Amino acid sequence: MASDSKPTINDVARIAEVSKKTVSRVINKSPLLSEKTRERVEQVIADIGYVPNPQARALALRRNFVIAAIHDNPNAQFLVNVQQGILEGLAGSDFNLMVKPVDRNSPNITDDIRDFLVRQRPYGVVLLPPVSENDEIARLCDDLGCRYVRMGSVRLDEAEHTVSSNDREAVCEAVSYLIEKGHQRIAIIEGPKGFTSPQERRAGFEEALHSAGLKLDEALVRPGSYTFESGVAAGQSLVEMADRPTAIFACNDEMAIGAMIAARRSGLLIPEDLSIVGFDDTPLSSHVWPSLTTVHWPIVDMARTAALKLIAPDDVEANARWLLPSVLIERSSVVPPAAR
Amino acid sequence: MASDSKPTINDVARIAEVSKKTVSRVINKSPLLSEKTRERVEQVIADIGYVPNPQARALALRRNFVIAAIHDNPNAQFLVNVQQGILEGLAGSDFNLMVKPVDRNSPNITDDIRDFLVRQRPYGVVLLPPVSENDEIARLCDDLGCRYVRMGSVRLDEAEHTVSSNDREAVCEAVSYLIEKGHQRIAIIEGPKGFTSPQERRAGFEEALHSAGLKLDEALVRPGSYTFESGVAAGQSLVEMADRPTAIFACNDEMAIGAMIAARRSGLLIPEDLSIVGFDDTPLSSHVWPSLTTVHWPIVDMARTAALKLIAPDDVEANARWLLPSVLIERSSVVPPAAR
DNA sequence: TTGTAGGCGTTATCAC
DNA sequence: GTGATAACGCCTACAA
Repeated sequence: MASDSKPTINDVARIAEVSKKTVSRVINKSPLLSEKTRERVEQVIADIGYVPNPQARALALRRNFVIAAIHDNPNAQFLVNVQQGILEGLAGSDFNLMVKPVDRNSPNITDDIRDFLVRQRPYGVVLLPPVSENDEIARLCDDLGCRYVRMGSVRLDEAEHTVSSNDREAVCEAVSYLIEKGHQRIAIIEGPKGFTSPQERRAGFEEALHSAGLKLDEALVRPGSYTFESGVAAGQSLVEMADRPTAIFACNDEMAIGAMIAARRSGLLIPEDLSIVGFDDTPLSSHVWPSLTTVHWPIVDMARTAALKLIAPDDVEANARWLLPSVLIERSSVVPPAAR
Repeated sequence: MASDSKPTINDVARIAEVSKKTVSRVINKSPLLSEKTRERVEQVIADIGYVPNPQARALALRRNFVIAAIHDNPNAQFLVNVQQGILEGLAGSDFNLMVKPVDRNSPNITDDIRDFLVRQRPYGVVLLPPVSENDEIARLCDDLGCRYVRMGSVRLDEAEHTVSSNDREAVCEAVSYLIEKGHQRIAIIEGPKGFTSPQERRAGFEEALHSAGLKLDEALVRPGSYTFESGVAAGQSLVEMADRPTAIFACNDEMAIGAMIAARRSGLLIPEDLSIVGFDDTPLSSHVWPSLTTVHWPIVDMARTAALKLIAPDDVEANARWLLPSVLIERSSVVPPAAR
């Protein structure tokens, strides 16, 4: 059963009575080959079950048939979604996915990544946020001749090196939706400082207010750290206000659900007493009750696109496409504000 | 900055005025080497920043310095925990982690995995549940000369090929804990049919009842599918019973939290009116209110151990250790039943 | 259109 | 202990 000694290119060449190089040409679909020879070689390949050895190719080509996901992200769902997307993009190809976690806070992060790239020589890397925002690392990839694509909430690089959502616009749309429903006192639970995505989401929030002629009430801004607990804390402090908001936009679903639970614990009805909108569209958002109106963040699509950019670098059209819009998903956590 | 043309073993040999093979011996820590030669070579290696090329080694050794996680598991948190554990085990080594998802329901799953193993030639693979329960796949690894470790809730193979928790015992302990608190009417929300872990957990549940002299009330058994929603449904149907249980054991945390929410929606207080115990100890379990008493499933440790078994096959002690016990984590979702 | 020679960077064999 | 020499399996350059 087990192909103990696997056939090599030499076996194919010998049996098909051609040279190694001819077999190599067949494998690599070289155009300069007689149809007859190609057919004969392909027949032999099928007969003896020859499979090219990726290690040998990697050595000769000085490049591994591997795409690496470099990340420093604590969120399990995000990470798995990205992996799924990359794997979808890689499906049917000879490429495999390698996972390389790094420590954002380590001073050696650049050396660590350099070492990884030099040793493993991946064909390309997908940089996930927030590490994707580090220009030095992108430059490092470039210097080492490693293809890269950066994922983010804004365009971080040239189109061929970028896959991005439009968080700002999407949040603006979501908050405008709240305003259309009649909400005026809208709170925001922010994400962690120092990262781009929360900044963009906050910016979109303000944009929506401004274009509706509302002004930002700093009393309705709460810090958050993308965790459930921070959502609970922020939500609690908001609902305890004398003049509490009628709606909350949370910069991610986990915090939105935290806020939802805090509000309910304080005896409020969701959405009657308080409307809530999240961001991400995690599985949880459709599982909670009431189901959460949220912005769908197309992570899987983004990751798939990133993978395709890496392995099909000549696909001009794919390389030009860098924006995958986030869209609002209406569920049941938003209604017009109750008259009070 | 970039080491454009990396130094090779030849460069080291030339500068150190030894043969390639001697350098190779230094790299591989061969014992038959004069101390003097070793030092000189190591000095040169450090001086010119030589890094062995993994692709060339892979070709010569016919084996890649890669550990693959083969999985068919929908649960993001589980998957990420396993990856984290494997990466911890691999830290400091030259190994990297590759992710290989497979489709449990595909008839080609064996061929798919065989193809992957033959092409990629990973040094070893970690088989995650439920695919780890497939004996045919384990045999396949063996046939192809690929080291493997199977993760599971029971011992699935010889010690060196197994890393397992003891779900049955752990659940028995957890349910006994409920009984000690005074609970007699204890419900169970089961996991999906056809998998080992839910079976084991159910068995542990029954064991606890029997050893306390209680008998299983089939009316208190609810099916579940490890999803939040199934927990909500099961929880709701349980709390609506005329003679409802005073405690629920759910086969995983997601369902436990679902049941918790269903109960609260029906106006019950947790834990005063209903105690709940889960299984897994996911991050969420300490985030909810009240925090969930649950069984800690040591996935990260299991995965780390699996990785170590693969890359240090001569470590007899490590290879003998295959059981990593699950332990009960007492939080605040369990109190004695209220008198009624 | 096809073949030959040589290289990719490492390890294994077997002398010395 | 150490070193030529030959694998490992594929690819590129150049020749035919």
